[in-house]
Amino acid sequence: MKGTNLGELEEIVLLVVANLFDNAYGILIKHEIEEKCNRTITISTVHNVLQRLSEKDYLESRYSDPSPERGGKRKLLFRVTKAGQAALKTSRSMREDLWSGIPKVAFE
Amino acid sequence: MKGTNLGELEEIVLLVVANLFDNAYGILIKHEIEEKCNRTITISTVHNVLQRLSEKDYLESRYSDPSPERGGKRKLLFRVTKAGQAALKTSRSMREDLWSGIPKVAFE
DNA sequence: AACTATTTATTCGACATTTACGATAAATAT
DNA sequence: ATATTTATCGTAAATGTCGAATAAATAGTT
Repeated sequence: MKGTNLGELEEIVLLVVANLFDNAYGILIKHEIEEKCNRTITISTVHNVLQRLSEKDYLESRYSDPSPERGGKRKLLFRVTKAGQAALKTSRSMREDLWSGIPKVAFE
Repeated sequence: MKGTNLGELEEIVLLVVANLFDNAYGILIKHEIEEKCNRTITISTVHNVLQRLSEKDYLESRYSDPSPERGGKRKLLFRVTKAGQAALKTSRSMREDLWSGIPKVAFE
């Protein structure tokens, strides 16, 4: 990939952050991926991708206030940027175009 | 990726092979990707992915007869296997589910 | 109040797999 | 032979993956 492209996992994480809207942070993102994508993933992997997506300016983040529960450390909350939204849309429409060009004979 | 997952480029190549149906081989796949996906890619990259997808049993291949033109070396023709089709479908529906779960407020 | 243990979270460091390219090799028609 | 079309090889960079270390907050104990 040449820096701007979305990797397979990067795209999933971006979509999940959009799903979680106002409450997208590490562990929740991990759980959401495992549930919706039917795969396991470690929290370190999630954070790694989160960070790289931020460097690409596809995500922005801010700290929440600590939550009043045992161990309720402040969370790093993420949100998809305009650039991130655009990347998602491009990726999706490109693939849909490819799908629409597949001759019926080629697929069962 | 853990062996069975489709990488971002792997998925594109798979879709393009399906598009090209009966005439999917290296150079043509390269051209098709560059045209439909608006990106450049070298022939070596294409062949590399083609080979990996074959190892994953998402593609099968056979040699064509040489074509009667100057330099008409025989081509290695690819076709998406049932497993490949299944992987494409899974990937697509998983992402569509994620898209459908995005609250309107989250996207412009 | 201060200390320690426990819980929730993120960061760091290392390695594996995928993506990417330039150079090289193989086959065929002229 | 040689030019042309195509595929393969070797290596570098980006992405994906994990385990262990670190940080911040609360609950319990003295």
